[in-house]
Amino acid sequence: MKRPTIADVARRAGVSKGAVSYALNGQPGVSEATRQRILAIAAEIGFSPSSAARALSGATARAIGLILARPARTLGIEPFFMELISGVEAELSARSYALTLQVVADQSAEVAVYRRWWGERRVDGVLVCDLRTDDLRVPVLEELRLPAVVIGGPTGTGSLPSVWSDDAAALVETVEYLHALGHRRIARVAGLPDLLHTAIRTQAFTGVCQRLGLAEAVTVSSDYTGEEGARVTRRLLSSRLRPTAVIYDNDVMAIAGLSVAQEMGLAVPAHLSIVAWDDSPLCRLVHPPLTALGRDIPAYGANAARQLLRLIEGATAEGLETETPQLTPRGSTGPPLDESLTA
Amino acid sequence: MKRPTIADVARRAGVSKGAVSYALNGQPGVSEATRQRILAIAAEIGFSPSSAARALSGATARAIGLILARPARTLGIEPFFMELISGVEAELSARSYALTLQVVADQSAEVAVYRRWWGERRVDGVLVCDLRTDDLRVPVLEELRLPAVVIGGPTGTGSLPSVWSDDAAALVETVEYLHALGHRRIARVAGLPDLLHTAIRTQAFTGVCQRLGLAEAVTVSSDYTGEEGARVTRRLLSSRLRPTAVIYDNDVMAIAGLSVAQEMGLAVPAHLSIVAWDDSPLCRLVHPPLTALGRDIPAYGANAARQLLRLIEGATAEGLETETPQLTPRGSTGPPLDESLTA
DNA sequence: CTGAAAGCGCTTACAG
DNA sequence: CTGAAAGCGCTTACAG
Repeated sequence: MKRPTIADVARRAGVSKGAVSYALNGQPGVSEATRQRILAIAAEIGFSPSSAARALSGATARAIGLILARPARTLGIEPFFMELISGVEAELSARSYALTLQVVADQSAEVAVYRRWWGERRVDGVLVCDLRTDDLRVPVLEELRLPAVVIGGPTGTGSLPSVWSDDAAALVETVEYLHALGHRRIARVAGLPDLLHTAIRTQAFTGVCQRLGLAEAVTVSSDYTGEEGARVTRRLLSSRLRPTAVIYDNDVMAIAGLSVAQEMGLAVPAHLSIVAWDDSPLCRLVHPPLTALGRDIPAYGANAARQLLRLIEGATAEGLETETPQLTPRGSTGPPLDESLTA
Repeated sequence: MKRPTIADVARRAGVSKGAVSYALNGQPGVSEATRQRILAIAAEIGFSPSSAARALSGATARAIGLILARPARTLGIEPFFMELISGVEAELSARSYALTLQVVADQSAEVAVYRRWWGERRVDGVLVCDLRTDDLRVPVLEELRLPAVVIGGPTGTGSLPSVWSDDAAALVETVEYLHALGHRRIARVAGLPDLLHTAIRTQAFTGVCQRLGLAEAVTVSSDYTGEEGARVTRRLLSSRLRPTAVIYDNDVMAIAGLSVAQEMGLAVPAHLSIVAWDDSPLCRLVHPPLTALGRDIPAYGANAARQLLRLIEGATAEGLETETPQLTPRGSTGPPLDESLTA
């Protein structure tokens, strides 16, 4: 059960190890006939070059890293990460790169893993998620010169290239749509406040509400869990001048909000319109189905992976803007009932 | 920006590279004082041993592999995998093992990746998910002698050790509970029929229904998506003698079923009781919250990782039974209304 | 307890 | 186009 090495292939082909290496890597240095013969023998005896030996000879590790710094419980409930990963994978496996994944408790643990990975030469580059307004990781990655692509931005990424979508534009479009339906009291249930994209959305929300003269616009913070989404919604809907529309920063909180509305006897969308960010199959499961802001998350991940691979190969990758999240109106939004407006 | 090597540490400590290696790996061969001095210097200059060099010198890759062979869309929606992964990670990172993840299209692609990983010595072992009734992967893993632990079973695992829970017992308990509430027409919406645990559950369901004299017990197949869950539920609830209780093989289908019931004007639980397998935060989000069969999935993953690590270290790991899924009654189950019984 | 050396399996200049 | 050899950074017998 000894695994075959390059020497075995060389012996059977009657050539040197160097020749086998050239043949396998598509380098010049062997004739086409020899190359074909070598490849056939390699396939026949089931040879794949040792990733360790390759990495050690100065070639790359052929692996990229992804670290998720969120509590285990909230990770499972966000379809976002798994969809992102499957998109990343699609790009990587085409070039037989591996994905090394790690789940950590917080950003300082994340930074420690970056340092270790780089020291160990375990990965050739990393994908960075959940960018914060004042992010610890950016300066460290710059210092290490570890190739990195940020998923998010476009600001706050330092000198690191990023793949991002225009969340501000999507939010403005959503508020304008609700405004056009007749809504005047719009609330927003935001995600974790120190995430950069939360700040970007909050700023856009405040801006467009001001422009439209919606003085009562309010943003409340949350943590993406259903529990918090429900609690915050209950508070919003209990206020004297309750909102007639709420925009949630993820699908889970939106569904929790829908539940709370139903529990409080409010009809959706007659008494309350609901919009969810990050459209997912969940949004179509509930009744009524949720109006949502969606984008192709696997494609987003694939784009990020492609940029990173380019960076690893030595190209200079700059930022890449992907499609702006699209609003898909469904049953959870509509004009507010008159009584709601003055309740 | 050159990353420090073992030679740098040795030079600064005034010892040989061998001594540094012994010190780092806790091997005998250096005095305690020397060991401490070496460790201090290593920490000071930020040295971590190259994983490639280690792997090449016959040590292990210090990485384990996990392959997910499901369509990208259904992956995101199942909290199961992400929770499993976070449990696996908790166990691995404590010993600074890495997790190499790959998403593939089907089992034959999965087998190809196992062969490649083993040839490349990229991983020291693998965790195997989604065991099928006649699984391609088991004989290949046995042939490769790639250390592997199956998540699932306990049958159909060949000579591979497995970590499993008694799904049959959990299903029996659930049916008995529904029977005690007064239900006589119980249906089950099953997951993918060629998954082994689906077969195990189906067999248990048929068995207990027979024992209790529930002649109308029916299992229908599905694919875990909300769309299919909704379609199948619509068909079940449209039949002349519609079931008064339905057990779903995942949370997403159960929520879809709840939606369909509401859309068809059936009250839950008065007209229809609903039970979901794999309790998740989603089950508590909807209205009414779903009665569910739950277990600690991160702990399940951690157990599997622990078994695999043991196997890699040369111990003989045998099967390990983990806790049986627990039934948590919530608002979605109750006695059926009389009219439902005879409808 | 320590040092010098071989070897893991590749890649890549360097001669022929 | 091909062969012989050095080198990547570790680990681990083997002498001292």
